[in-house]
Amino acid sequence: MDKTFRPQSVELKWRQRWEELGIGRADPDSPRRKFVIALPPPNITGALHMGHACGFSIQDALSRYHRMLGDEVEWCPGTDHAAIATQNVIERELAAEGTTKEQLGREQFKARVDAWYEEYGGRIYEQMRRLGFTCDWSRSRFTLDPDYVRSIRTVFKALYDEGLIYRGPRIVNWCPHDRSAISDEEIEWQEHHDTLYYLRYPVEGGDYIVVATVRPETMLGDTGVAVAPGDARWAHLVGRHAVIPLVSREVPIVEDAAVHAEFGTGALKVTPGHDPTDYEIGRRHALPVVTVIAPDGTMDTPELPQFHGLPVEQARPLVADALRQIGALVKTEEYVHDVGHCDRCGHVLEPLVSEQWWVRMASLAAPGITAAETDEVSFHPTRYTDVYLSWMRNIRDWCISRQIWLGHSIPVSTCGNGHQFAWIEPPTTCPQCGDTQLTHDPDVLDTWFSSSLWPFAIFGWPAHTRDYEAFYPTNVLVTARDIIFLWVARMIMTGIKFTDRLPFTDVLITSTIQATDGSRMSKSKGTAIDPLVMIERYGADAVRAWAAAVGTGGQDVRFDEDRIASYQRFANKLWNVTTGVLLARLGRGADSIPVLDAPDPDELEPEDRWMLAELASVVAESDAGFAAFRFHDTMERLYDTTWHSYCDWYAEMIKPRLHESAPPASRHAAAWTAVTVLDTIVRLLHPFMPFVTEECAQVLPDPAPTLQGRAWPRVDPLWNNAATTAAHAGVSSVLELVQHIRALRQQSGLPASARDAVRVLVHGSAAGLSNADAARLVAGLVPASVAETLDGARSVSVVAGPFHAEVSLAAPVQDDGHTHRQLDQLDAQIARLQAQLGNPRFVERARADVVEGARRKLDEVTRQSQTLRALLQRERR
RNA sequence: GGGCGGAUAGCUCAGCCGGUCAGAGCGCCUCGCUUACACCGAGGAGGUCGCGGGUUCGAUCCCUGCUCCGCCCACCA
Repeated sequence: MDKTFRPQSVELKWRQRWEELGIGRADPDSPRRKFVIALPPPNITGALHMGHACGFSIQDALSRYHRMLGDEVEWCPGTDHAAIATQNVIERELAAEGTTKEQLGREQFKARVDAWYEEYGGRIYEQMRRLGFTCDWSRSRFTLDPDYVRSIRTVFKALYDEGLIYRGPRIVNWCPHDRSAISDEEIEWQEHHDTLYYLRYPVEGGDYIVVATVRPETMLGDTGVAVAPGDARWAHLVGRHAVIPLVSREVPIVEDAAVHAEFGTGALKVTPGHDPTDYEIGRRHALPVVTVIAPDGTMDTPELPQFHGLPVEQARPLVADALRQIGALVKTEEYVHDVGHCDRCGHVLEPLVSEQWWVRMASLAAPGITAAETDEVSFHPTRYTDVYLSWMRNIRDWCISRQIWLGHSIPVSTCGNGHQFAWIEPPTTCPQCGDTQLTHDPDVLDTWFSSSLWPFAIFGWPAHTRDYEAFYPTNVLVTARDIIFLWVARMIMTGIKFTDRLPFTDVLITSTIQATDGSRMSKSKGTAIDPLVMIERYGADAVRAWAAAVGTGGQDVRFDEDRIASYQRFANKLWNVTTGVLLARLGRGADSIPVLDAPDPDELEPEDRWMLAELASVVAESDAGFAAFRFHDTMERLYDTTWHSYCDWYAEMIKPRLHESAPPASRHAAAWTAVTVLDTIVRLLHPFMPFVTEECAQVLPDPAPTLQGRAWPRVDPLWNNAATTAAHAGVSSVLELVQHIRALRQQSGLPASARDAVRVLVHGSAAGLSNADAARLVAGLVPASVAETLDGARSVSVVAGPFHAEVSLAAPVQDDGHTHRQLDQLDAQIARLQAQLGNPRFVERARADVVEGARRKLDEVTRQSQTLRALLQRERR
């Protein structure tokens, strides 16, 4: 029989079972408490990577946990059309095929997009299924669904009618590659090493002024020169006019506070058409806007044909040369600064003035600020509250129009009589005058506009559907920190505005998964990892457990495949102790263990209570971990308890008692405890590792069709009553003693075959553990034979807690260094404690329990040291 | 220019409301194929918890300065 757990052999079975049982499907009419998560819809631009796997695994763990708590859980999945991102991906594909979307035409392009959505949407859902996620697939949403579109238009129209959406010419972040505006949040800043040019502009009346710029080509659009208010160097020129070379335009010299006197020459060329700062200065001084760059990023200067039509980067040196020839270029310097790029296509952005749609944000942001300030919505880790708040408090109007092909149309039309109106259903006539000559706005909406409605739009809003009533608002949002502004903040604002409620109460920001070298995981660099590859290699449970272990620390983590591998071994360990130890010994040849009645507590041995106490603590810590969204703590504790407490210690301790020949009462107590603990552990682990735990649960007595139907464990009073706690302390000391004896044995160099070569005389007892029981445990764990006396044989000694042991080794003892080392450690500890307690300030000022603890520790350590020393003395004789 | 996070064993990380916390996994060394597991077991080596000050009876854990990383925000062209 194969003794290795093969995840691949059971995953499909359980995925099908969960689906058949309808685990993920929620009933809006259920009387149970609701627990709802809206899955952050992944962009359909490709497949999911390990970052998604991590965040989504945490959501599934939450969902499974809440089902076990008895909640009605709705985890609503979906995908995002990601207009600008998808269009980019497809355009790149077309480019590779040597064509363009323009050559293809709108119709065929759309077909291409639909095919893409079909393929990648399916791929994403497949990845999610393979990870064993229990989303409510019956409620899957896509941001292009008709109902969803209706929600978007409803929101748009409401904001429009209220005057919170407006259209106007302003300077925007223009991407010449995408030929579209983008919002401030979609700018990616990169460091550029450029040249700073000093340009000399003649001033009427024979004077001149020198300005510094990294973009000399924009001087063709200059409509002013600005200096800092009160700057003595230029004060005499303020109010006069400079003449822009090459275009011979007379422009005013003004004072403006935006100018920094210490930079460059303290004088700034003002190009309102192509720089945001200049645009504002221009508005303050009524300077005209002159556009010299076209939407495609080329120079638009028909009157200067030598530059016209050239890309700006090419025009820049040419303009500089032209200025140099006429003596207007004074000097150049190297200059390092940040330049904005489009975060989707990477091209350098070109600030341009154009007509765009905007959302006025201030009034929308105000209640969202209050909500965070009053903890109605909490971020985890909490520091992200400040990140959110500082953005919200400095919020600027949001540019929501995009000039791309893909996306939701802006639902605004204008009639022949100039009436402009927003609509929900596509109109045929003007609501004001009935005119049928309607022009529809050609732009589409920023994808994030539609995303911002996600938590309520997915449930049918604005219709007051049963789903909406039952499932909104959601509870927890689990997402990555890079979209706190783009998405989280905006959901909070629209949620409050349109539903009068916060869309969620907790925001869990998951760790960012980096490539192994600490860089960002990226498909193009080949550092992105497909979860499916990891699943095939280690199993879905291992990937999920890894996600829990690294995902909630709040720290960025470098991807470490070994870590996933360790959880595969963990799954194997769990499965092995279940089938190889418990089933093999208790199953009577059947494929599951028969039901065991709870024993009389008096029949429990100290080690049983020790294990139950360990269990009580891991249950409590699991609950604490879930409550605080600290899954990494929970995962670590479960790993440690399962592997070390249960498998390494407890299973080994009780093996003799599980033997057929053991006394029935003792055997029953051990079997019951072992099964009870395992059954509990399996339920605690289930949210993280659903497959292997289901598999184990099937072997345990009285299996349910799925652990999702079982209750989340609670601590039984028996697990942490006084007797159990006392036994736990005693057994812990014995385990320590065992480790000392093992070390002695190992260092003695005795051959492994010499089983009976070790004889031990155990002394001492504890409140929860008799000397006889201590000796029994030692004998089982070392292994060694327990002696009544050592009749003068040479021995070495070790001590732990109230116990100590004399160990006689058959071979001449070559090395009792362990004892001496133990003694050294004890003495060092005694010295430290004596010094501490000898310090009057410590005794005075430290908390009483700390002092008391130190005293007690000193007593114990001193006693141990004396015992050991006495035994050593005797050995010497 | 502001702000945030990090600097703990060879590697990846946990611990940090100050006093058995110096930890885990992987790697490494030595034993061991003992009827759950070699995807294993037992034992072991390995860290002045970035550096300098300070607070305190006591600091990896608090304050401060510094040095390196990473990220976010910012209209000095």
